[in-house]
Amino acid sequence: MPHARKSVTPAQVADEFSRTAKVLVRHFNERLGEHGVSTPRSRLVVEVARSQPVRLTELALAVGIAQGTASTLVDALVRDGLLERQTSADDRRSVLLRVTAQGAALAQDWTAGYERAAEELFEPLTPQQMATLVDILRTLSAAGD
Amino acid sequence: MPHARKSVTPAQVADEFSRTAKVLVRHFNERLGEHGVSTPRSRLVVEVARSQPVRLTELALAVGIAQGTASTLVDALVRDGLLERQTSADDRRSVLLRVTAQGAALAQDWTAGYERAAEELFEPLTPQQMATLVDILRTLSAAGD
DNA sequence: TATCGATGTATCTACGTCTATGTAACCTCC
DNA sequence: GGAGGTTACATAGACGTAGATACATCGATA
Repeated sequence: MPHARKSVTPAQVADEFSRTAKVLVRHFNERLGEHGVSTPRSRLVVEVARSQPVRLTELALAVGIAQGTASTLVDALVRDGLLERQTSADDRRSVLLRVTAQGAALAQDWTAGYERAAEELFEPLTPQQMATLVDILRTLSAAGD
Repeated sequence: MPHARKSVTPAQVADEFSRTAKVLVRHFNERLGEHGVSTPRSRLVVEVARSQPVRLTELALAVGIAQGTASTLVDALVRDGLLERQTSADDRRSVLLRVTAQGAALAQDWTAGYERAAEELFEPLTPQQMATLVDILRTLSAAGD
């Protein structure tokens, strides 16, 4: 049972949240940087590998970024030979994305790196606390529509 | 008492966290946008109003951004007449920041806007949940040094 | 007091991000 | 089968951010 504590104001919670968010971002960037990739780029490649072929807008939705952002990032990843664009035969407006062989190999590495980074990060929490945290996070993001 | 639930992986927690973080950012940007300011700019002005006179690096630390970022943002806020820079007499390397009269008035408005936005955002949580959340957040950011 | 490392700020570069907009292709309905 | 609205993607502009670095100043010490 949680011990008694002085009540916190919503603004304090917000402050603490954004501070922690920055810690997470930095942690993932550092760990994935050791694999030679940034967090957003790795997220895209991993997601394409997981669900290819996938349309651009679907991909953006899956990883939680705006479509325009995804378009730009994918462009760079195609230039770097990790992803392939292909116009859909069914709907010539849409673009189907797939990983190249190189992209697939890196996606595996980066998935492992991401998971390890997450384990490190949440290591100080008990499974119970992780479950509680996810509960709260889902409540918040569900409300923020 | 929390009910039993399937255990979550650290990577899932990380995903949920970053998704929620985006919801928060968007919410604050929207609410503060109604006051004609972005979240980072308002945070700076409010913090200066709260603890003036304050050095640039101190300010950056207080709001949790990099010193270079603070320098650029402060530059714009000075141009817009909300803050004043003054070289310290004690240490001529350092810059003391203060709000102008206009900045002070806006800081009050923005503080209220920020607090209201935070209340809205965390409204779905019980005080108990807020306390638990802050507990967990502090554990995480303390570990992430 | 001359030097050298430490500190405070500004600036540069690169990145990820969003919003708004443009363009092409699709689909519906008359 | 064409018109008009809708959808998919690309592009442009603005912003906030970090990191590295340059520069001025400080402080300790030889």
